[in-house]
Amino acid sequence: MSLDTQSVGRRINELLVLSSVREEAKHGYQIALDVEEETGGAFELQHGTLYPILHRLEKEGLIEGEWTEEGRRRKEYRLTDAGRRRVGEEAGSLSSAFDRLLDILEEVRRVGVRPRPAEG
Amino acid sequence: MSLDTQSVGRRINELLVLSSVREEAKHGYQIALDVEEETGGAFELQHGTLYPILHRLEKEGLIEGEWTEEGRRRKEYRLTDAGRRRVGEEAGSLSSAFDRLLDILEEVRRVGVRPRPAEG
DNA sequence: GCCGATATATAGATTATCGACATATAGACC
DNA sequence: GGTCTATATGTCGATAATCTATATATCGGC
Repeated sequence: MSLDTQSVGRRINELLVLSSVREEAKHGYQIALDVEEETGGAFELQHGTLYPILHRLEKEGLIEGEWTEEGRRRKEYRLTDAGRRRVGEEAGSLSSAFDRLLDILEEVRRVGVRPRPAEG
Repeated sequence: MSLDTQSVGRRINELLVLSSVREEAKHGYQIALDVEEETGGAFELQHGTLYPILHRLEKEGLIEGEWTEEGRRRKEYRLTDAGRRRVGEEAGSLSSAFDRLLDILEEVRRVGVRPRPAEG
């Protein structure tokens, strides 16, 4: 039930990628642009990070890539059924973890920034 | 403005520690127990992770540790003024990033788990 | 022709976590 | 007295994923 903080960054990135190709097939470069836009710049996928992730997810069978035969050299990725299941599971477990975290962050922001917390 | 996913785990852990000693001084073991409880088990601090973090934060001047002279061998940590400032800043920047992320997660959970998304 | 944007890919350095190992005391139970 | 578990702190080696930089190639505008 606990969210391993060693892997939390990886899980966020992978979910952002999977989520991004959930509705339509996309190539990597487009995924990076969309993720940055969709998160309001809060999360970015550097391309040295993105492409290894795509290869990893494809090897795991969560996405399927296909090279386009026409125009620019692109590899279009679509979500597999396994990927769709994974997105649902991950969205659930990450949601509950980050909900808890945001509760704490909001508590901190509401009461915890005063120079000295009512000492004496 | 963007949240480096390489450091997101570290930043979460550090904020959980800083936040935990925000109201009262605590020793490491207690911090680990409290964090696990406060997050409903969503986040855990392994002690091989916790103690290096405490040493790091102390070296950065964000917390101050003091060995107890009586009873069990404990090191009590309290938040410094610099630590208090840091908590406020971090709570702000992590909040906005995770708010964005939760929006996406909720969107995924609401519409995105159907086996095939209205094809044809 | 040149340059920036598009597009993918890999390699090396960095860095923090994790699990294992180590040490020591307090208190409970027999 | 002896044993066991919980408390309490600490370090070390292996692991793993990101990041920055480098590489290659095409397209369109000027």
